[in-house]
Amino acid sequence: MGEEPSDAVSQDLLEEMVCFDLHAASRAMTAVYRPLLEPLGLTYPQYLVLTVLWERGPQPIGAIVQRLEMDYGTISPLVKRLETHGLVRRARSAQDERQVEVALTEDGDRLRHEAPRIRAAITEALGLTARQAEELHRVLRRVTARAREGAAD
Amino acid sequence: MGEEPSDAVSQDLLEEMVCFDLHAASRAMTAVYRPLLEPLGLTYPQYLVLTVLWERGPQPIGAIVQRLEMDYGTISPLVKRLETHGLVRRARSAQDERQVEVALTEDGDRLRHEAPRIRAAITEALGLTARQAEELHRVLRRVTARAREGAAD
DNA sequence: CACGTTTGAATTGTGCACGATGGAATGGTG
DNA sequence: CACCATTCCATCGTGCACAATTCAAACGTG
Repeated sequence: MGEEPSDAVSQDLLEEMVCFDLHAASRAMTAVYRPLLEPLGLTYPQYLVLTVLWERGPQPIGAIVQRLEMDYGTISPLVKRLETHGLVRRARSAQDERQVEVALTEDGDRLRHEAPRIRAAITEALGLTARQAEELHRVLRRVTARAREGAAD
Repeated sequence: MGEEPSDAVSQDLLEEMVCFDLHAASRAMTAVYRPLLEPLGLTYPQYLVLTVLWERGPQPIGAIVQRLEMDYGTISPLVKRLETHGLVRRARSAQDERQVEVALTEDGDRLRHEAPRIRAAITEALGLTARQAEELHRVLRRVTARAREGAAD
């Protein structure tokens, strides 16, 4: 209420464009990562998993899932592919046999040194000022949080 | 140059977080659409294709690809699924036999009336002011454009 | 202890993203 | 006309996203 119908309509159209923009921006972003990661034999989601392991050491699958806000159905086979490529090892936890601990191999740990170069290239490619990046970070986290509660209705 | 190394590092980390945020926000956004579209038997990308047809009438595959900034390899089978579901018809163009014209069926056209309700729900879910939505739209288009030229290197 | 519940993972099935390949129609050039 | 390049589209293979199902280990309560 208190809003013109025409305003509401154009607002709705704008919002729908923002959703399209999110979709497009996400794909464009992974397209920037692709040529950087492909020589390492990695995809963007695989790189994210390695990032978690580089930062936090060996983690059970569930911790990675939670940290990346993803799904077992995505992470589980992804980690198996990383294992096939010799970058991580998987092992049942001794304390809780339900858990599968994922740890870096030497090869996986070595890739850590590629990260700064990749990050610098990303920063260069997106061309945001620190202020813009911070603002975008803030807005996207907010939108994601609202979307998650909204989707739970 | 003219920037502290520590600033450059934290800037790079921030930028990498923004990329993660884009990935997460995109998935969270489609998760908002999902319960709205699922009763109609549509996915978000399928909804996008229908949107193009609602707005612009019959279009060749290539025009849809261009409009949605996507790939033939994505759109081509997607349109076939829409045809299987009876929402569109595909037919070789008479003028240029290479082109496949995609047109709405009556069922596909009828779904047009669902759009306002969906758009309103999205606007409600994301909870952005008009100003915020406009700013986000602007920044995301800019990031996408820069990413595309950056990825072309 | 036995039994039902919860939790951590894996698997299956469907659809999207995208690179690569191939093929048919078209258009331009000698 | 013959030939070659380009355009438009389809298909295949790999990997991610996610819902649904299944299973075993762990936990809690009587």
